[in-house]
Amino acid sequence: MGEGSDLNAKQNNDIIDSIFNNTLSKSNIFKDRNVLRNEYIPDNIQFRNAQMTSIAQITAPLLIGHKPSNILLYGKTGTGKTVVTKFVLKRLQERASNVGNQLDFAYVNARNASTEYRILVELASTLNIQLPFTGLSISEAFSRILQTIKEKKRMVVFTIDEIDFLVRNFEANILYELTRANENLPAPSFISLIGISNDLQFKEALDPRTLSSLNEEEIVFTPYTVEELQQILTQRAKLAFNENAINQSAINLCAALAGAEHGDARRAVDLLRVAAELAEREGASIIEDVHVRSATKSIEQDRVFEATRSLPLHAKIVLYTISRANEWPSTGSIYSQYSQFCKRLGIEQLTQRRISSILNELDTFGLISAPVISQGRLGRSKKIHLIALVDTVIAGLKEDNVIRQIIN
DNA sequence: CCTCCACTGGAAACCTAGGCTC
DNA sequence: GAGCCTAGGTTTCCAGTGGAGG
Repeated sequence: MGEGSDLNAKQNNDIIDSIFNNTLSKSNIFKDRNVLRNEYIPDNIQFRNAQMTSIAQITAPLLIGHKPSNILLYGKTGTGKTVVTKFVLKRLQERASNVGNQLDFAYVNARNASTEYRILVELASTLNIQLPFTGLSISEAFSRILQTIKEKKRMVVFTIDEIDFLVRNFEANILYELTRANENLPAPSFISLIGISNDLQFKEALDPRTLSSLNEEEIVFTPYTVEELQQILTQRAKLAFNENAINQSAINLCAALAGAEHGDARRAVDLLRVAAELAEREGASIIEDVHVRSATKSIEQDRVFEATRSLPLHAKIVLYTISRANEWPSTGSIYSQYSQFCKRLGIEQLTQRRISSILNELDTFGLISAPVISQGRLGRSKKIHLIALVDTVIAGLKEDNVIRQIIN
């Protein structure tokens, strides 16, 4: 280590210190960041009184230890389903413990949990049951849970968010089991279900018996209008930012951009948060339209980067192959180039059938577009191209040590 | 109207990691 | 520790298909 690097070290420290100092010194913009987090539940939820009233009415019997009807909540993403549910259940929980009524509230997001088994593990953990990560059959896991509920006379309210995901992927066996569970549970214990669905058509895919049980009550969440989004954001901004740290036009822009996508309040709030962070980072004292516009880009890039980075190895190789290809390659040509890369890496290649499925997966992630096109005599195949920004995808791929070997 | 390409995508078999029982 | 079981990923097999060119 020479004197030069000492100097460098000193400079680095200065930079880091100044970043920390900036954060520690009172922010120009933020008063309370938490208000803009996804998990934040406002004290005052706007434009959802009807839905709140319904859920409260339906779940009220819990207070006197009766099983309420199962509820199904519908509405697109960011229409307040999750927030409203959590809000009402939180209040319910407080009241229940006031009157000395022991209720268990389990919440699971089916998309995050991703398999039936993991959903049961989530449910089990709120009941303080330890289930191993693997090795148990679903029915075994399920009967252990039921056993505990029975023995300890528990009253369980089980909220399954993004329940449509469950139905699409697993034909909803455990949903069926869950809806029937009460037949085998002696009073006073029961499982009451609250399903939350983003997909309005998912009922059609559901087994009619399960549906009729799950759907005892149905509550619909309509998208927010742009004006409603504006008011929601204005309210949040008041709590989150210092006075005059944002101008109305930036708020309106967030509302308009999110409104263009079916009135998604979550997206609107995300935009607001990221715009504020960008403004803060560049030392601005007011959040303006420019920051909102950069926020849309930044959010999309983060999404692509994260999605790419967390892909399994072979999906990454396929994605890299696509990013290198010009024109609109077909499954066959992608497969042969993919095989080349596998050979270079000394990895066993997967079959074309599997690659075809991986292409579909990448398509649903929104990283590529791969519609099936028929070209007459030239056969029928996918026409593939990258939709995500190449640079962002490559940056995500470079995080992987194996893939880095083929990115020169 | 028929053919025939280059696949698609369903179904079932197979493989592997890991837990369970005895 | 052997032998069994399951979930989840993959392979194997194959009938099915939209449409340009005949």
